Amino acid sequence: MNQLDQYLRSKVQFADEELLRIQTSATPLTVRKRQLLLRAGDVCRHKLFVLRGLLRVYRVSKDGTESVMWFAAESQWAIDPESYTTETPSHCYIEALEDTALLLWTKETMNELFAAILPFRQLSDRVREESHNRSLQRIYINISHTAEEKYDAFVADNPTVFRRVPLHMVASYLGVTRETLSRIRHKHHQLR
Amino acid sequence: MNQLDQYLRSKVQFADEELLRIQTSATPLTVRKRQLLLRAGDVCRHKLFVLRGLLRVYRVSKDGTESVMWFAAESQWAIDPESYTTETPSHCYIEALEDTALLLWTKETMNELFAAILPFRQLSDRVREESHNRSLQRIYINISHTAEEKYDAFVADNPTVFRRVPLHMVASYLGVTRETLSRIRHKHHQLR
DNA sequence: CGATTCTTTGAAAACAGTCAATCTGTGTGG
DNA sequence: CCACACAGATTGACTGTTTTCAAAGAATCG
Repeated sequence: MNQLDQYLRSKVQFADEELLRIQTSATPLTVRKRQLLLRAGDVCRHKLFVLRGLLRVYRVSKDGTESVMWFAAESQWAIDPESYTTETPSHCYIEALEDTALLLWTKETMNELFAAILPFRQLSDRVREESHNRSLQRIYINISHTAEEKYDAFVADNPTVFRRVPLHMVASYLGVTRETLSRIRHKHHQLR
Repeated sequence: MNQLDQYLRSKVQFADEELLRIQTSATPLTVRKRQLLLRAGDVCRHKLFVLRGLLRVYRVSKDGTESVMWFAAESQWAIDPESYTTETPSHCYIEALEDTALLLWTKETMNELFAAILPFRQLSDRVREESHNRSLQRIYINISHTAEEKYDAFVADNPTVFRRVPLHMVASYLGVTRETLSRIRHKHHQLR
């Protein structure tokens, strides 16, 4: 039983042949650290599933500042939902932060799978829903919590990821400068 | 042709009898300004559609600070998606900011309608999708823009709503104090 | 009109950003 | 293996922004 099957089964019940079909419809891909999987301006034509490694989805403002929208580690999806559904140029970049193994499906393939395998559509709906809920929670934290609390919440929600990404990317996820985050962290270590 | 029909038709194609069924399945309700439609701790059991008036969805932190998640004006939906789908106690309050006329459907009714009227499910999916995209956009703005730019973006995105809500609620939507927003606005008026 | 809600303003303190310098660890090529 | 470059993290001094607290000024509603 492989990683994808395990993930799929953890969410919804599948028949063996359904898992097989989902698996064989995917294109496997491995990329090196720093490699881009999506560039702003391009249409996001695939859903990516991370088997091993780590991705970041980020945007770049006019002044060149990068803002991390989220990270995708093992058994997580990476996609720009807006570009994917509307088939318009994306505002996002997707970059590998480690050497990464992933599976990808085009939208056409996905839609075929959804039509053929109802549980897979249910899973997709559930993933979207969870993603939406996380977004709302993040908005709430952003508008109501201090930078320190935001950092704590990020660490609590991403216990593995936060050890694997450079601090300045966590800062850019939280919306503070790397210097500020460095100082927040310093205070934390003092308190122990 | 009424407000709901007009809204539904603007999103997806419907047959007349489908519109009728959706309409007659709804419970109409009018509430006075300040009345609560959902309280934190209660499960959000309905989807609300605003015909006339204005609602706010907000959360309250332990220290009593209110944070506005969003506003729902005419032809918009109000719901706590997390509580609604998982049927767990909500973290949100929903309050009428004006005397408000709305329609409401229970989850059971909604699911019956989705099963019977495919276009209605498509519409619901699209609404969720748009809501998710707005959330992601808001996160991006929150982590990458200054308070001033956030205010501009809010005004641009909510040209009608921002004139109808007290300034301190806009502040709580943006995650700044009312004093700060008052000063930002002061600067703006000076520049004209 | 009086009560309530909302907004503005001022001054001080807390906080976060900027800029520049330094320090650390990693990895690459000679 | 070392030297060097590079990416990342930290620190200090300074600046700018936001919050806090307190008070007063509008606007709204019964």
